[in-house]
Amino acid sequence: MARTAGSHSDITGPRVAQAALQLFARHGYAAVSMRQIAAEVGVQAGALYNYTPDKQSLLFDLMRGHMDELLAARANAATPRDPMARLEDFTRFHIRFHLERPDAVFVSYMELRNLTAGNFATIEGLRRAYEDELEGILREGVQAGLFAVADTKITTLAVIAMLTGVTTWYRAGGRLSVAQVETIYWDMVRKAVSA
Amino acid sequence: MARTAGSHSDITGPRVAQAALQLFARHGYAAVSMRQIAAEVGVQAGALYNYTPDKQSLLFDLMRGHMDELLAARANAATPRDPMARLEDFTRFHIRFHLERPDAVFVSYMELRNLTAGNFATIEGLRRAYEDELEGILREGVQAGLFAVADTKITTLAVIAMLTGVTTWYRAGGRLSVAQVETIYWDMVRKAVSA
DNA sequence: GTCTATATTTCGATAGAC
DNA sequence: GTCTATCGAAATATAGAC
Repeated sequence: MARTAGSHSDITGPRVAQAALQLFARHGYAAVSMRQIAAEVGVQAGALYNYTPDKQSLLFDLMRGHMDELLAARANAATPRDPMARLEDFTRFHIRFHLERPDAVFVSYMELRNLTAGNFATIEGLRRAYEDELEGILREGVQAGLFAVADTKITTLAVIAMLTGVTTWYRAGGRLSVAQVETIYWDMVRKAVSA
Repeated sequence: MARTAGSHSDITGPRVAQAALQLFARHGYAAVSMRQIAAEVGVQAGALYNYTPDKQSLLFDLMRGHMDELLAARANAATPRDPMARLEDFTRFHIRFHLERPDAVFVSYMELRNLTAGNFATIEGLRRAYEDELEGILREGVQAGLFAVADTKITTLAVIAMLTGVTTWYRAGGRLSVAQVETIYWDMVRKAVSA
């Protein structure tokens, strides 16, 4: 079948998502108009509605896609038995994964309050599932006498906050490689939780 | 002099700022309309312009006020000689100050990209000045052989990210007092940077 | 699938009466 | 100082031609 002139559904769709992600990260969801997204893609505003029912779905699909990717990547990662080795693996994974997609990380963190109630609950559930692995590692390490933390839940949130903070200053091509950054943060995490 | 009926400039002004802070924190600057702010205060939209030239100034004044308050409070704090004692003081101060004004903290962190270029530069300068004290403490501690950190700048940002993260989960009236939270975080900071 | 055109709403900000 | 009324611009989303 010959293609209708101007038909690009299979490539325009991803381009819409990509443009939305970039603009949401830069200016914020509420500050970005559908017309801006359309202009970035190179179509008129009306054409966007072939790819998303509305602006809210555009945001939600980006965030759910990011969280799904995070959990899938983590599920495929190596899981050493030793809590110390598992914690190092988690730490390095978290930094690497987040530095590889700064826009998605930024949007997923900053735009939570622009989700509808139902969409928010879904994203929160996925985030909780991710955090639960880290808390499990900490609990095992405490039980094994390797770690000394006052409260595994608080420590989980503190470690994730510290690690995710790397996205606020790291820029590719700077003086440190990702591997070097991983090592610096792993050093801090290891010392902070060790017995 | 008798007051003109409906004249409340001395109390309405702060109420406008308060309402804007609350709404910006909850929904985001771009998502909040001047009419919403006016409704929260109990006046019509036009009356807001007796207290601010425009919406941008409303945001900027809130953020500059918060940063000024932060730096002023820190300038009045005790500054022990010993780097370890200074670091503990800084840590406890940071947590206490931030937990006491969650809305201002949230807005000052999340709405940076909604500032005009000039306003952004001003706020960034104030934030940098605050971070510089922590980096100075770390440098002194390293020189004294008390601390072992790979990079004082990165450690500064990592520690602040971890500490500020407390605002994402702490709620007044929970199972932990602020003092207990301070102690838990100080334990992690101390271990993370110690030699 | 994309376009033009538009319905409908809402926005920031201002003018002028009181 | 606050109100009502409104201007001009921009927003989301839809309808229908091609």
